[in-house]
Amino acid sequence: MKELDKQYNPASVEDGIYQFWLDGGYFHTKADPKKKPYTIVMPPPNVTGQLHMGHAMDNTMQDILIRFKRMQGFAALWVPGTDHASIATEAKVVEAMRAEGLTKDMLGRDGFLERAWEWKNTYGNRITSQLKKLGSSCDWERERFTMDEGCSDAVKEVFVRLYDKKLIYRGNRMVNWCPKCRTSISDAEVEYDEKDGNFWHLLYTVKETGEQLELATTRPETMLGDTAVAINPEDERYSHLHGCHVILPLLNKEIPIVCDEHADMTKGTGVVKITPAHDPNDFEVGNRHNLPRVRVFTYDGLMTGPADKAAADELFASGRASEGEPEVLDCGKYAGMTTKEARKAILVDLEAYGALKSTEPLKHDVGTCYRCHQTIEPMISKQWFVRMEPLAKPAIEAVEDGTIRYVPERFTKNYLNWMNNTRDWCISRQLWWGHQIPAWYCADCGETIVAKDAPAVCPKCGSTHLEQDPDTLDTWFSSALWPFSTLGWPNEDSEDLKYFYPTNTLVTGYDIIGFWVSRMIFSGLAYTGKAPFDTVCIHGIVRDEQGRKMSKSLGNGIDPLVVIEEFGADALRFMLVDGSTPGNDMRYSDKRVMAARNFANKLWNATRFVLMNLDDSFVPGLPEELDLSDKWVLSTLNNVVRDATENLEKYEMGLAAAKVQNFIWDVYCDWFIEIAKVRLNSGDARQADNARKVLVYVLDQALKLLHPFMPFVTEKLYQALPGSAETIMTQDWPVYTDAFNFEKEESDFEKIVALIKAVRTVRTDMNVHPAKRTSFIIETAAPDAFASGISFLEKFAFATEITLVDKFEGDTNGMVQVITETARAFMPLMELIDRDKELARLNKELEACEKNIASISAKVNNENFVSKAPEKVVNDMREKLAAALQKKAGIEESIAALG
RNA sequence: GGAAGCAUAGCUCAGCUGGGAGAGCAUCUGCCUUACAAGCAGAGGGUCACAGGUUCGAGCCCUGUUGUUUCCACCA
Repeated sequence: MKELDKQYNPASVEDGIYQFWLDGGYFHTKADPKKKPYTIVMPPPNVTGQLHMGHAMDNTMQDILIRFKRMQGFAALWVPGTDHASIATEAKVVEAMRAEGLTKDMLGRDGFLERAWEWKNTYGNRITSQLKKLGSSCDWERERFTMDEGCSDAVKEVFVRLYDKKLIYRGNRMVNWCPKCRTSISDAEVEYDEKDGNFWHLLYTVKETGEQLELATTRPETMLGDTAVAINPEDERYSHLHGCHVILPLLNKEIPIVCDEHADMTKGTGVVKITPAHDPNDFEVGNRHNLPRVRVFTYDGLMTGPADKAAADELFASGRASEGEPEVLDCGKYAGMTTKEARKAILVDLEAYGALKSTEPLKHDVGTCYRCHQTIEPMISKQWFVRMEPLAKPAIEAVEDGTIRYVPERFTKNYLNWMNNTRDWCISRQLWWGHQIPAWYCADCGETIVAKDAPAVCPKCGSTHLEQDPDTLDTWFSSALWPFSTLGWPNEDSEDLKYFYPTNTLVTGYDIIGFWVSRMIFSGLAYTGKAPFDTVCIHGIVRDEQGRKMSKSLGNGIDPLVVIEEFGADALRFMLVDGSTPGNDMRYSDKRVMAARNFANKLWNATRFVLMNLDDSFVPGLPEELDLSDKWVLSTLNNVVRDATENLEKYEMGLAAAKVQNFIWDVYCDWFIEIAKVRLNSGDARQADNARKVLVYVLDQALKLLHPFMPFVTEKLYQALPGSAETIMTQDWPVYTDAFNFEKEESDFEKIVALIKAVRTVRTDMNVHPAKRTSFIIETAAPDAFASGISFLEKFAFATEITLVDKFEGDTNGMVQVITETARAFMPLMELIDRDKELARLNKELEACEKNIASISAKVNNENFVSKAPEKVVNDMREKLAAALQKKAGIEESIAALG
C-alpha cells in the first residue's frame, strides 16, 4: 500500500491535485439529457481585484454546492468569469499612465483603450488563478468576461430593445456626479459618510417688505445658483410673503419666494433656499415651479467662469441645447475656485454683506463616491436612464409569489424594500472603459439612432456625419445580464441556454442585493421571460478577529493566499463554513483555521492507519458478518448521511460540515478505529479482514461526505484507497439506506460506551495509572449488549477478566463501584483509594441523580404534562425516569455496601 | 425617520417545526496507549442581555426595554 507522511502537508499536494482535476476535465459540464442540470453563475470578481476573504467565502460556498450536486448526479455547471469594473479599472489604468506622465486626453480614446486592454490581459487572470488555489471547480472552458464578444452583444441587444420599448431614455436630470472620477454614478453607488460641517444661517432681504428672511444651509457655495426660496404654503408665519421676492446677496439678484411642500415648517426657520441645478430636492421644486436652472459648478468641481458661460450661451444660441439644459453663471471673482475655496470666500463676503447671521456646527452625512470617496456633487447632466417602474413590477412579483426564494428568508424584505423604492437608473458613465453606448447622433439634423451596429447614414436626413455617444454603460448594466449572457443569450437557440437556464442558485453577499441581484432579476424576467435563478443564497461578510470590516484603509485584511499557503485551502474553506449561519457575518480566526488544519491532519492519519493495515490481498466491500461495532458505525454513518444531505439541500453548510466532522473525528477515529484494533490484533484472520473491510468502507463514505468541504485532502486520500476510481469528484454521493438502520445495536453499543466513559472518569478521578488493570464484575439487566462488547470493555475499561451477572451477591468489600443507567460494575481497586473519599464520590453522584429524578418526576407527575404533551415525549420522559431510578438504586446499594 | 440582524461557557460561535444547554479554542488533571502531541483520556466552567406574556413545557414564539451591528431613506 502507498506510504503516507506522518503529517499532512497541503502545500505539497494541492497544486498537483488541481492540475489533475483540470487535466481530467472534471470541471467541464455539457448539456446532458440523461441528467438534470444544476447551474450556478459565479458573481464575477473585478478584473482589477485580488482575492480577499469575501471572495474566498463566496466561492467556497458555491464550490461546496457544485461539488455536492455533481456527486449527486446532476450536470453541475459553475460558470466563472470576471467583470470589467468600469470605474475601478479605468482609475487603475489612468493611475498607471500618470506614472509615465500620460493622460487620457494625450492618448485619445483608442490609445487609452489599447492600454486598458493591455492592462486587462496582464492582470485580468490574477484573480481567476487565485480562485483556483481555493479549489474552485468551475468550468474554466466557459470562463467569460463582461466585455467579451458575447456579453457585449447581449448588452447592445438589451439596450436596443429597451430603447425601442421606451424603457431607456436620455435627458437632463439630476445625477450624482463624482468630480474626481469625472462621471455620473447611480444612486446605489453613493455612500454616505458622516462628516463635520456647519449649518450657516443666512439672511435674504425681502424686496417688497424689506424684512430679513432667515434660512439655513450646509452648502453656502451653491447660493450663487439659487433661483428661489421656498416656504410652506401652510406656514402662517410667512403667508404675507406669498408672491414676494428676495434679493440674493452678493449677486443682488431678485428671485421669487415660492410655496412648496418641500419647505418643512418644523425645520429651522421653515425657509429653504432653492438651487435647482445642484440639489436633487431643489431640482424637483424647480420643476414644479418652472424655475430657471443655474449651474455654478463645472464638471471638474470648480466654480464656473466666463468660458463656461460662453460655451453654454453658444449652445443655447445655436438652438441645439436639449430640453432642460441648465444655464451657466459666470461666478466672477469665485470662478475657477474649488467648491471648498469658494465656500470660504463666499462666507467671508456674506459676512461683510451682513447676510451671515450665525454658524452652528453640525454633523451630517455627505454623499461620497463609492470608488474614490470624493464628495459627490448633485448636478444636472444629460444622461441615459432606465425607466424602472415597469421593470420592477414583475421583479417584485417573482419574489412575492415564490418563483425566487431568498435564503435566509429575511433578505426578501431587504430586496423588496429596494425594488419598491427604486428610482430610474442612471446608466451612462463618462468613461471610456466599458460598453460604449450604441447610440449615434446626426451632426446635421440632430437625430438619435440607437442600433446594435453603426448606421452608415442618418435615416432621417441621409447625412453621414454620425457620431457615437462617447459614454459607456454602468458596469452593472452588463453584470445584470450575466446569468444568461454567459449561456448564449441573445441566441435563443443556444443549447446551453435551453439546458442550463434558468440557473438554480445564486450565492452572494447581502451587500450587493440592490446593486446586482435585483438587477439580474428584473433583467432576466424582462429579456428571457424567466427568473434567472430560483434561489438566492445570501451570506454575510468576513470580518477580522476584532469584528471589524476588513478594509484597505484599516490595513486589517487577511490574504487568503497566505492562509492557504500556510494551512492549506481545505483548512481555510472549512473554517469559512464550519459553525457559520446563513446570512450572518463571521470573524476570521487563525485559531479556527488551525483547528480545521488539524482536522485535515486527523483524517490524513486515520487513513494512514487504515492503509497500514491493508495488504495487496485486500478486497474492498462489506463483510458478510457485521459485529456490534460495525453495525453501530454503519448506523451512525447512515444518520449522518441523511442529516448532512438534508442540511446541504437547505443551504445549511455550517451544520452539514459540523456533522461530518463530528462523525469522522468523534465516531470514526475516537471509537471505531480504536475498537477495530481489537479485531485487527486478535490473530483471527477472518475477524481482522472483516474489520478492515468496514474500516475502508466507512472511510470511503466519509471522504465522500467531506469532499465538498475539503476537496484536496479527500481526493488525495480517496485515491490511496484500494479499489478507488480515478477521482472522488465524480463518485456517487452517499445515500441513506434502510439496510443500515441498526437501532438496537446503536443503543446497545451506547450502553457499553456509557460504562466505559464512567469507568474512565472514575479511574482518572482516582489517579489510577492506565497500566493498572483489574478484573470486572458487571451487574446488568441487559447482559446481551455487554456480552457482545466484552472485548471492547477489556481494552477501554482496562479490564482483565469480565464476569456478567444478573445480581452480584459477592463481597463488595474493596470494590470500586461504577454505576450507569444500565449497569453496575465492580472493580477490585480499593487498596488504591480511601474509603471516605469513595463514599463522598458516591454520595455526590447520588445527589446529582436525585436532583435529576426530582426534575423528571415533576414533569411525569404533572397531569397537564401527561395529558397535553405528545405521547412520545411523555414516554421518553418515563423511560428516562426509570433509568434514573435504576441508577439511583445502584448507587444506594453501593453506598450501603461500603457503609 | 424606516427596516433587519446580533446579545448563549473566559474567547469565537452553533443550537432544526418549542420537549432535560452544545462545539472549537483557552484553563486544569492524567497519558509519548504502535495512525495522529497538529494527538489521547478526563475535569471544571452558563440566571441563554433584561422585564413581562403565551404554553403542561421557552435559548427558541409574542410584547416591551437596554446594548450593539448593518441596510435603506432624510439631512435647507
